[in-house]
Amino acid sequence: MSNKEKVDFFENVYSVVKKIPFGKVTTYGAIAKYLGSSKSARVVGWAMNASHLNKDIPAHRVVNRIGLLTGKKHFFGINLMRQLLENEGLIIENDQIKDFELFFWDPIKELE
DNA sequence: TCAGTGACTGACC
DNA sequence: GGGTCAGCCACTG
Repeated sequence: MSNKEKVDFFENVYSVVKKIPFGKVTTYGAIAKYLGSSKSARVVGWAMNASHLNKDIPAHRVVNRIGLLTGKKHFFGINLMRQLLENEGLIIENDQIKDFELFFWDPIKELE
């Protein structure tokens, strides 16, 4: 079977996430769409889950489509994800990024 | 092999 | 305008 392709998908996710510039964020759906299947947003989330072991992945810069920090509970500290984002100049209000669109970084447009 | 689950999303009511 | 539902794909038991 072709495990390689699956791994490849994960690697693609990682490489995109790594390219998210400081102070910017993106969504699972945007990454999934950039990789060819916008339906695979959940798989992107799974990739983030697997990225736990990979500290080079700024998983805190990936949120759902409304800027909600749904993945914060997967961080060691509940406030860690928020703290990291605030450290990059973002404003977190009620576990949600304030003015999310202003900080939204679209790999489809930016990487094209 | 089958069924359940999830860091999602879009559509529908 | 918010709550719910159903697809979506990969992983696990």
